[in-house]
Amino acid sequence: MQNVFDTLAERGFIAQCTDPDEVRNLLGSTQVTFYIGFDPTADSLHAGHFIALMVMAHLQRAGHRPIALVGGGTGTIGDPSGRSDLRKVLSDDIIIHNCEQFKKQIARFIDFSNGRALMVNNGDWLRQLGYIDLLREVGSHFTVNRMLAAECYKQRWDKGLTFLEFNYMLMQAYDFYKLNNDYNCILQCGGDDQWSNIIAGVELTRRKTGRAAFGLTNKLLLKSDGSKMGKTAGGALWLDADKVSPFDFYQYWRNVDDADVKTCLSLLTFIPMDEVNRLSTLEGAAINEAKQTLAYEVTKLVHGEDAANQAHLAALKIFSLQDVDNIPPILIDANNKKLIDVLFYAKIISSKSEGRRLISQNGLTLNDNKIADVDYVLNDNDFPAVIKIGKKKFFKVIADV
RNA sequence: GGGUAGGUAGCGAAGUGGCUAAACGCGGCGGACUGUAAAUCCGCUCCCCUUGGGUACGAUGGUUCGAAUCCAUCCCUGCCCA
Repeated sequence: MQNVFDTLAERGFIAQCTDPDEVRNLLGSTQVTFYIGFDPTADSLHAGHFIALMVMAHLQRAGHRPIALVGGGTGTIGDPSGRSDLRKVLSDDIIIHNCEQFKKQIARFIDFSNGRALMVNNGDWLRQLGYIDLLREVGSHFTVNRMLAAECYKQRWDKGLTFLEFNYMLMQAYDFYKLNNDYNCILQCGGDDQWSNIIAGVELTRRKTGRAAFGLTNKLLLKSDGSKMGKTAGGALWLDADKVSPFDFYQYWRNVDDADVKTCLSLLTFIPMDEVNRLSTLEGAAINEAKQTLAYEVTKLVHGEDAANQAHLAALKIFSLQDVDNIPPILIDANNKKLIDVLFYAKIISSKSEGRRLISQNGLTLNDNKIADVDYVLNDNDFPAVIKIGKKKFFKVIADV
């Protein structure tokens, strides 16, 4: 069986590693306990986290033991890494809620049965630390000048970095030490933006215990033009079906740039590399096959096979057959109402101005007819109303009488 | 605490008494072209009952016929000094 380190490398996950040879060696010869942390900055994980979950899944499949850490403690501080602005300080209630959401989502990807993986919350230990204790135990191992040199703070030099945030690195470093101590966790993985925090933990562990610890970062999910992938009009591409429907999620991947297909297939699916390579060489219209596979596989991993099948079928029907049966209907008391009002109440548009703009720019189709009249009033014959916004967004509105 | 530079639409950034709902760029949306792609081109991009009205340029008060633009106070941020 192939060494997972090589698998990860082959698929393009690896960005930086503190000691590639040794990590590879360990992963190939023993069961390694490793951890990845997720800070509860929102009530759902998003596409960026997904890639880290894939790393975790690959390692678990290879027999290693993951620790999924939710940041109930670090979340109260806010990681300044790579951010140009101060994070909002979240209330404890929200953090607790978000942690719970994270746990549910992570459990879908990682097998926690029989101790095959652990889930911990750093709030359990960080919140109990006394300030003086922390300073003596952790603070004494860091030099400020070294910290200031860290790449992750660079972006904040002109915007200001609060002392609160400056401490984030110590918290995360302490986590690693703690997990090393309690669970013999010797490897921390995470996004490449976490590199500074990870090496801080590696060094702290080494200094306090004399034992070796390692760090491994995965490449961030970027588009070929360098911009962040996973951004939608509404913000992030959430993994929560209530925030981004499986259909929309599917569509996101169905529509990635040609240039990003290979990266996505490698990083976000378990498709064997032979097949990935085959799919990535497709050109012209043929590459749509690769995108379909990508969308299907990622949706399956995130939302399950049924949801993936449904999304796949719905997309096929809408775009290939012009068949709109599969669109989930929106029930609304809509009869004899102005179209624009209905759109607004159904949340299809976010303001009526937007609706007027849309209609006047010829962007709205009702049951296959372009509507040009901003004041159009819906009547009996219009229902069920299939509304097409632009070229790709479909809605079905049923009158709830 | 002292000095100084700032806080403008989702972001970046012009504007320094009326012609400014506010240039320009990015982003976003719609259209053309396509492969449900990219690039390109065109249009739009505060809200509302759109020949009109209402809000808006950190906050609050004030000067003025009229303020994002002037004054006062306050809040926030950068930089320098302590």
